[in-house]
Amino acid sequence: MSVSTLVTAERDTEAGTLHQRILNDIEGKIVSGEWPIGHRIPFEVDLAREYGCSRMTVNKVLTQLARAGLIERVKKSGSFVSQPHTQSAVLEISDIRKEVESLKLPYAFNVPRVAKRKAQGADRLLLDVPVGTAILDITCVHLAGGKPFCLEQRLINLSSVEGVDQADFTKIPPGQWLLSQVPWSSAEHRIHAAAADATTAEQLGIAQGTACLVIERRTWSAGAAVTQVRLTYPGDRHALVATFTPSS
Amino acid sequence: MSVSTLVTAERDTEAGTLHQRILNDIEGKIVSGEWPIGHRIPFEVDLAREYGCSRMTVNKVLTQLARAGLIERVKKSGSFVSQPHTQSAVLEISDIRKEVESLKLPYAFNVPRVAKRKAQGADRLLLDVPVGTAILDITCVHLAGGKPFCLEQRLINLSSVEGVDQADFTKIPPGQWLLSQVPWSSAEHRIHAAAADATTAEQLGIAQGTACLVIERRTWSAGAAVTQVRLTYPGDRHALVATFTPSS
DNA sequence: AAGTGGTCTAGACCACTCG
DNA sequence: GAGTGGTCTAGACCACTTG
Repeated sequence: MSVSTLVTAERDTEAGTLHQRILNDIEGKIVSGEWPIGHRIPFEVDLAREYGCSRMTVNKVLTQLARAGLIERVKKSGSFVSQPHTQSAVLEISDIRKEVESLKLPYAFNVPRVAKRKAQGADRLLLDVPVGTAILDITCVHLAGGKPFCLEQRLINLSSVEGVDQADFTKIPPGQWLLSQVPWSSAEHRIHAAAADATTAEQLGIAQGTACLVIERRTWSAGAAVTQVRLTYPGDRHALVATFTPSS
Repeated sequence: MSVSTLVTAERDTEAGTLHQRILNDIEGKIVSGEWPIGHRIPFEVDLAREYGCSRMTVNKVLTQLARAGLIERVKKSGSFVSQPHTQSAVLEISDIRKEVESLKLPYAFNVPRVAKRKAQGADRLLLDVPVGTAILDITCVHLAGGKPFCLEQRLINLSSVEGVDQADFTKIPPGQWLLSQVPWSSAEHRIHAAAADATTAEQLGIAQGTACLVIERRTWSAGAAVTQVRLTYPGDRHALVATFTPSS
């Protein structure tokens, strides 16, 4: 009924959609501690009456809060403020070129090695393909302001990507090319610290043994292994930053 | 889908709710490349007719896909398969005790230092409080199987947390205590690699200069700085792992 | 057995943009 | 100006769980 628009207009004191206002309100009560951990949130029907909206709107809000982990929903019992179990942080791992350009530094790269070969036993641990599969083994050094910024060591499963033969990885970095070619993918990241070995140190222009941040990523698309990459950053020149807000 | 493939058809369509089935279907078309980057997705009304459901149900699905970043929605024009812009990885940064226990190792910790003092200039960079604020400065070494596992250096804003005086941080680790006391929070993470300095090396029982993974986290609650913590892991003994799937 | 959340519908109005 | 997505409603039925 159009009558309800009058009622909701009255509440229109704050910005955003009805969702947002209700969500902010409830989130505020949880974040501030007014509704402590374990507190039972009013039932959907009651909230709907309180906010003067339909139950679906409230449901949408509570569903979102549950997905964010602020509340837990139990059938028949109701919804409860949940205990913060794990701090989850969303890392945005972007294109290296963009990474460099966001630092206001000129970007460049060179490719010391491109080799096509058959997968060996050691590769299986990295790329998850049968021995004998044709793979591309690439080393790429990314430069920021003319200085080494990141060492990229990559394996590509040639049978899972079309048109790799046509790609010229001396003109476009392999990571960027793959991003534009492979439709969508799932990935697994592993982040750790390691001392630079002799080869790494030389290619990055740092002293052997320097602490480096290492990001290893394995990527699948449609169930097939696509690529494995190890990105090595000199530790003092790079940091991953992630922010986290409750309902995001 | 033909009637003869009853079994597979059943598996396809029996994957939970109507949302899920439609979402999986559309996600499949995007992930497989059947709908390439830039492809315009059918309008909501058409999808609703195709799937035999109401527009709201389709809207829910497309909204979810948009939130996951697989599609972009433009008013009047329609929805389009978007280019994978950044690889976003969700890190689950859990309680250190749980971390250790998940390794099937006995957990223990000791607290070499607990000091209450006024915030100095150097602290401002870390904790985001005015000079002179009462803070707690804690160092905590977490042990796994009797060996140092992680060094925790923490500052707590005493004016933002109630009951800190009653807490005995020799019995419960500060991180765990805070997690149970502070309602909810936003956080900022910074991850990098660093060589262990003399103090760190001694407390972790490793050689000076060893590559370490450093996680720094600043936490706010209700707009006020709560705590800042630096977790230092010996690089070869620890890794952060994150997985990523398109629509999660 | 009752009440909860989970889901879905068939409409509706709006703001915004593009053909 | 027409068509898109964005949002919201007032119902409805179901599955499940717990008092």
